[in-house]
Amino acid sequence: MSDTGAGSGGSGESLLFLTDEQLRKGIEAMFFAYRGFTADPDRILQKHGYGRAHHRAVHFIHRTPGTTVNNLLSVLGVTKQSLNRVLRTLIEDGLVESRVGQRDKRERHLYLTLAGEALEQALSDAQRARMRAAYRTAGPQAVSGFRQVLEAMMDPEMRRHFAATRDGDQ
Amino acid sequence: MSDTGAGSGGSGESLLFLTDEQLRKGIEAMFFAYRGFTADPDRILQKHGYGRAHHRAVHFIHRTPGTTVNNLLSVLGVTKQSLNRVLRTLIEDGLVESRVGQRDKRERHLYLTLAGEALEQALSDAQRARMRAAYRTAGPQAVSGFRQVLEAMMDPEMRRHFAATRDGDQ
DNA sequence: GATTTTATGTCAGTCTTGTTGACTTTCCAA
DNA sequence: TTGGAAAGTCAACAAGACTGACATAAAATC
Repeated sequence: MSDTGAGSGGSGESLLFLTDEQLRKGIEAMFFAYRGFTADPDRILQKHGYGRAHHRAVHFIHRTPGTTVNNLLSVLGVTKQSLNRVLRTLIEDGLVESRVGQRDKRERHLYLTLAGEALEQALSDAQRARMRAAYRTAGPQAVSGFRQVLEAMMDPEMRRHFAATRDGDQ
Repeated sequence: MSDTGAGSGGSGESLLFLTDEQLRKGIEAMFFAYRGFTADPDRILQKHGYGRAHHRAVHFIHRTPGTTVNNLLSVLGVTKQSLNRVLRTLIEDGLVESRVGQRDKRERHLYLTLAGEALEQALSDAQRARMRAAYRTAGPQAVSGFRQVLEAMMDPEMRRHFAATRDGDQ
C-alpha cells in the first residue's frame, strides 16, 4: 500500500514541477484544514469539559475495542502519564471501562461504555459530516488523491497503524 | 452505526458512496498525517527552545511581511495575548522586528530579521521536503485532489485567508 | 525459586500554549 | 474635548504535553 500510487506507469508523470510557492500552499492547506477538521468536535468536547486528548482516546478505543493501554500509547504517540490522566477521567466519568486481561493480568483492556459510545457517536458524526461534505465538494477523484498524499506524508510507524485496519475503498 | 452516507441522488457526480468506515479512514489519515507534517519542524524548533506557535508566527510573517498583529491574529485564530507572548520572545531573540505603524501608530508591523528568515528557511525546507516527497509518491493527480479536499474542509473564514495569497498551480 | 522484564499506574514538577481580565496608548468621531 | 473603540501589553491561570522517580503485579527468564 505504501508503494507509489503513481501506478499508471508513464515516466512523463514524474515531471512534477513543484515550486516552493506551490509547496507552501500545500503546507498552509494542511494548517487551515486541520483547524476545520477539529473545530466541530472541539465545540462538543468543550460542553463536556473534555479536550482533544479525550477525543483521540475515545476514537481509538471505539475503533479497536479491548485495546490495551500500551497499544493505545503507540497509536497516540504520547506518554503513559499523559494518556493516564485522560483515561482516568474517562473511567471515573463512566465513559470507558478498563478490564483486567484474562491471558495476561497485567494488561488492561479498554472498552467504551454505552455513554462512551454515545459521546463517540456525537463526535464522529460531526467530524464525518464535515469530511463527507468536503468529499462531495471535491469529488471521488479528489478523495483518492487526498488519501494518497496523506498516507505518503505519514511517518512509517504511523502508516503501519493507519494501514492496520479494514478499509473498503482502496 | 449511524447513517451510511449514500449518494443523495441528483447529479451524476454525487454518486459517492461513502461508508462510515471510509470516512473514518479519512479522519484517521488526517490525524496521522498531521503528525508527520509537524514532526520535522518540531525537531528543529526544539533545538531552539521554540514551539509550534513560534513556527506559525514566523511562517505567516514571512509570507506577509509587514503584517500587523491584528492581521496575524485573525489568520492564526488565537487570542492576542497568546500571540503576544510568542512575538515577545521572537522579538527579544532578534528574529522578528516590530515597527510602529506610520499611518496608525497603534499598529505594529512585523518583519523577519535575517536571523528570522534563516530559521524560517530551515523550518520550511524541512516541511517542504516532506511535502514534496509525498507529492512525488502520490503523483500530480493526487496532489490536485489533496488540495481540493483540504480546501473544502476549511471553515469559510480560513478559506478566505488561504485563498488570499498567490498560488501558481491551480 | 530468585531475578529481571513488562504493563500499568501514580506523584511531582516543568514547559508550551491556550484562556480571561485589567491596563495603556492611540485614534476617531460626536 | 471628551468618550469610546482599537491595538497592543502585562499578569495570572488552565489544559495538556513532557520528564523523572517510584510502586505494584504478573509474566518471563535464569
